Amino acid sequence: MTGRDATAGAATILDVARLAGVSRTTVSRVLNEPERVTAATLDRVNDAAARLNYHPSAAARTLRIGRTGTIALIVGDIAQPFHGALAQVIAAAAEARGMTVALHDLAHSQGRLVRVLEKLPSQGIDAAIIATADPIDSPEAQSAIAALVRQGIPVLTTMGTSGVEGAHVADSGHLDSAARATAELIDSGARSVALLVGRADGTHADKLRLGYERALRRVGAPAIEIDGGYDFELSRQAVTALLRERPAVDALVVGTLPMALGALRAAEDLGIPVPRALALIACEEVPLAAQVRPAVSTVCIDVGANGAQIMRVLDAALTGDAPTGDPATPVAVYRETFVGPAHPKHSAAASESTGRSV
Amino acid sequence: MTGRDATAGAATILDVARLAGVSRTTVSRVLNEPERVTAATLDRVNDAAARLNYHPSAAARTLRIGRTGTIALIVGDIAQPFHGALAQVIAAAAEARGMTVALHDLAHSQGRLVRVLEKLPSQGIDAAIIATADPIDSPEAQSAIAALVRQGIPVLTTMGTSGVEGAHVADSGHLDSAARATAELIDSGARSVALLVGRADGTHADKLRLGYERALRRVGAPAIEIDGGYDFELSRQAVTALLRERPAVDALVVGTLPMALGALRAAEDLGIPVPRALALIACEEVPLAAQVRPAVSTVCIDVGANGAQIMRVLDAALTGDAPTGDPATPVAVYRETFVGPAHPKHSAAASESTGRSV
DNA sequence: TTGTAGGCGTTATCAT
DNA sequence: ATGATAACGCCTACAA
Repeated sequence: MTGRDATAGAATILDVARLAGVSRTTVSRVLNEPERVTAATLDRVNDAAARLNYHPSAAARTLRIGRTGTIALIVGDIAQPFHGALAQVIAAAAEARGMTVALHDLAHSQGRLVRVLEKLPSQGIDAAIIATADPIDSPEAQSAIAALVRQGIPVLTTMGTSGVEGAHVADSGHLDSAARATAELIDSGARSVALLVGRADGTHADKLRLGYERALRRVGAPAIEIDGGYDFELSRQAVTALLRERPAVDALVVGTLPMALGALRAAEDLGIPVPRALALIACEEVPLAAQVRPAVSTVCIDVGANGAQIMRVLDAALTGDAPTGDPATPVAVYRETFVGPAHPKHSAAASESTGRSV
Repeated sequence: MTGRDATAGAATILDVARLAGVSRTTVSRVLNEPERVTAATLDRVNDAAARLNYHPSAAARTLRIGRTGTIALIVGDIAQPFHGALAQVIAAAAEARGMTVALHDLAHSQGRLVRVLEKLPSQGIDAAIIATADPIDSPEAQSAIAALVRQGIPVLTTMGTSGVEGAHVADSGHLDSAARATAELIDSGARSVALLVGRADGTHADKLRLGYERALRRVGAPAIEIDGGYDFELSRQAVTALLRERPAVDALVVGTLPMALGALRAAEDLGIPVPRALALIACEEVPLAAQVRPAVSTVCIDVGANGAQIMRVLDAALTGDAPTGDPATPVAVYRETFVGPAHPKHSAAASESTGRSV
């Protein structure tokens, strides 16, 4: 056709310059400061670039300017619905900024977290987001995070602090969510509210516990916490044991949706009607919550809002400005496992399958 | 402390060389061909590198050798459980190979697919995996894929062919899954089996339809296909309409789990008992299928096996060898929405909540 | 408005 | 076994 590709590899800035009859400086300018170049030459250069199917090399650019346009997204378990939704939001926001996302899945392993963090500096990233419910405060993890921070790479955690000075936090509001969920259950008449966390020593559990216990303290009720390992089957077993041992328990605050499903199965197995004898609120709002039977009531901050706030903090960290905007507040969605505050009018089924938010 | 960091940026290979009293060549060798260097110098260099907290620059390395160690994973909707599970497998496999994954989420937009594909060459990737159920055969998408292939970047699709010469395929077996699901329903006595796809013009739907119609042809039954838009609510509406218009339909083959949940809700609303009056099989096996009520029966190839095959094809494409190993075959898991072939002994409830696979 | 030249950190070639 | 040197493709003072 055009006879291009006579030289082996892909076209470089120099090829374009030659074809357009200008210097590489001009080509570079066309790419980066088009306003500083004549309309005529701009056309010629663009034309040549198109003809050669020219694509600037990210590696060369990075080597020169020091930035990569990549942010690392380190996620505890991308197969969990909440993390998937979050990754989607982050990916969209990154794309809108012309950046790309490097995905790292930990599969719940803290050792893997450390290994990933340690490899990050040579990978070339502009920032790292750590979104995991598992513990991130081991000495190794902390020192790996600190090393990144020292190198000028902003690190952002979404679930409480890593305990590292200089690391940023974009809180996902689980403390407030758990507090509100607990309070609503109590206000609606629950006598004994238990907390089902995913992993007792994780940052996620820390947040949930704090909120849960804060709400409990108001009424002087004792705390009951069990561990469901972020897993349906383990949650089912844990809740079965709990309900057998302590029949007085009539309400449950649950960390994630899969665990909520396990809890509901346990109640079903034991013949305990939900929500009449056991009310349940999950601190995780994903579409799935409305799609299962019984539909799961939730108190959670919106994933979109959470993602937006993460990106605001990230932008601020990258530009050096102070972060703007407030963290979103939790919203309650009443579905079938908890029909709402103890107003008589609310005891009817939710108005529609997706529930009503308040 | 050690007085390092006197110079501004991060330590380079040259800093290490100086501190170790060798040339950069030697340092480079220590990193890449340690066996070709004396034990003594190896120690000295490693020591110096550690002391300086040295991390080789991926950008420089890429610029020099032309490979990035990054594979692009382009996924239709990372929030869908199946895609999340797949991403997890791919991420793990990539990490095992010392590669990283650049995640691109399309949010079901084909325009976005083209934009992503067009930006890929300048991003610097070694290969691209396109895992979307949506159509990928628009002229623009095809030419974007062809452009990548022409540049020597292997492109791999997971759901049927893109129609581009030179692009690789790691089939996810939906054709066989749909065929087997349909056949099992017919064999167990279903009179009228309908197919619920996510998007009629997508590659996913093409595969499902082919398998469904092949199984149907054996018994000369007419095809009934409806579209649920990969969405719970849309599926619910579509299935409601279908069951109203054609009460004879007594079995459903469904593309994804969220759509299956929508279908089940429709049946529930209409008071149609499942599986007695309406049997359902989803062509997607994810943990969630066992966690909902009724638990969803599935016919699908294992996500892990699928991911493994994708990586085999990818490895082959990267090394130039022929791909090894056979695509996995679908496995059926009988749960509550279809209790199994019409053998009397199977009509009891599944032996346990996760179902029995065959 | 456009061009010249140097260097970002690494690996590969060729010597020693 | 180790070193010197030249690219890889791009951006950016500085000069014209």
